[in-house]
Amino acid sequence: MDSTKARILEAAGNVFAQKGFEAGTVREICQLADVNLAAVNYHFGDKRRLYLAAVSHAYSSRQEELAMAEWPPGTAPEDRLRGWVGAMMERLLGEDRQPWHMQLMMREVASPDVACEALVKEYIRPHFEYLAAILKELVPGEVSEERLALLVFSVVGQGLFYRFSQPIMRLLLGDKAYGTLNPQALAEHVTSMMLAALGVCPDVGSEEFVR
Amino acid sequence: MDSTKARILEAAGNVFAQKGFEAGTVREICQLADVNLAAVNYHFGDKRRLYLAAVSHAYSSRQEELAMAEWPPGTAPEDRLRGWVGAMMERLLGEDRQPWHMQLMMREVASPDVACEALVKEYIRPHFEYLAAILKELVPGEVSEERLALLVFSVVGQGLFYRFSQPIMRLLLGDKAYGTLNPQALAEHVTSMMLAALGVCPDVGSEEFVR
DNA sequence: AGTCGTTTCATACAATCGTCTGAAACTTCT
DNA sequence: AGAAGTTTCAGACGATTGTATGAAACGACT
Repeated sequence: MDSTKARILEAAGNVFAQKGFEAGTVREICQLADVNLAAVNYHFGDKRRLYLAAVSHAYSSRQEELAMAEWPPGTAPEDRLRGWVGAMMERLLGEDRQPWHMQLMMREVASPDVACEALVKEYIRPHFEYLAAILKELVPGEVSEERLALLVFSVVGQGLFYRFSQPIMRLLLGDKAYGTLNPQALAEHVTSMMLAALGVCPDVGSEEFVR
Repeated sequence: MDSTKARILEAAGNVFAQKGFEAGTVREICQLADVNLAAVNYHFGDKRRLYLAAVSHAYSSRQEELAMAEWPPGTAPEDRLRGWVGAMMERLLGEDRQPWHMQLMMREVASPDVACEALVKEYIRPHFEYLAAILKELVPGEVSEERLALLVFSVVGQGLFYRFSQPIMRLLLGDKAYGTLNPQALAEHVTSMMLAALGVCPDVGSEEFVR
């Protein structure tokens, strides 16, 4: 039955995303997948290759995102930026997301392993270059590659922060104020920050707080 | 000899920062500290309390930062922001930093534990409120607490990203281009992004890239 | 010098880890 | 139906983990 392998992969993604490679045990994964202990060894060889397969599965099952939204020709780059940031925040914080895909990928980003190179090549770089193309249109005049990269990092850095530091933000703001933050509001904040910084939009300080 | 306890704490910080709580072993810590295995149990009770002590030591030994720079009265908030961001980037990426303090704290931020509350209360919140006060002066007119928090997060998020995603950036940019990034240049980028977004400075796109 | 509390040591223990083995169960094809 | 290949199973292996133990070494004080 092939569903065994799939169930192991799913369970491994969950466990590794939640606890990391070392802390997650093969036994726990097999129990969650309702599969015999030896199945991991049979299907994946060993624990490390199971982990790599889980990471690989995480981003390859998300590559439909890379069929980036096709905008009607002539769509303003401001709107494309807004759409891109909104999609990112939805992926990071949205309710209906596959719960562990992003978490596992971020774990690999934080402490990179062999899987990291393929992850960058097949998932991160396409997104990176797509966003860079949008930003390039927004910057008046010429812009160096390094500078363009910094602008991309400013967008992504703000977005990832809201995911990465969720528990800290909750402690800082309190549960009530934290509850008012939602993906759309945060995306609008990041977008208008960038547009204001690039001189496209009015200043951020004078804008309304979007709920 | 009291140096045993100190050496254990130092070694534990290194190991835990590098490998995390589960992957770091008591034996490795004791070997690095050149201390008998049982010393951990004697001085700290068990592994978990050693970890908490290491996290606590990390931020309490960095609390001299909280004696924030005293600016001459009348210093422009732009310059105070520049100074704050520069200090943050230096702490995150500077050469002469205690290598594991920040890494261990970020680990606790990413997957928070019991130590997290104290870390927020005694280290993160003071920094948070100090930066919030600076930004409040930069925003024209009134600003809600939630909005002010978002602005703080935009600054910190960008800064942490450069630390958190170092290996990814290296893979994305290549070693050569990555090498041109230094704490001062990144701090200047973040600062000017914020100032431009808040309408204090000219647009970011038209600025020179600071090396 | 001798006593007492503190600290360090070598060693052992139970538990849990990843991995392996050989047999049973199942699929597939003739 | 029956043989061949594939998948699953229970159980065991050695290695490594955190922790506990009792004796030895040390330091301070009378």
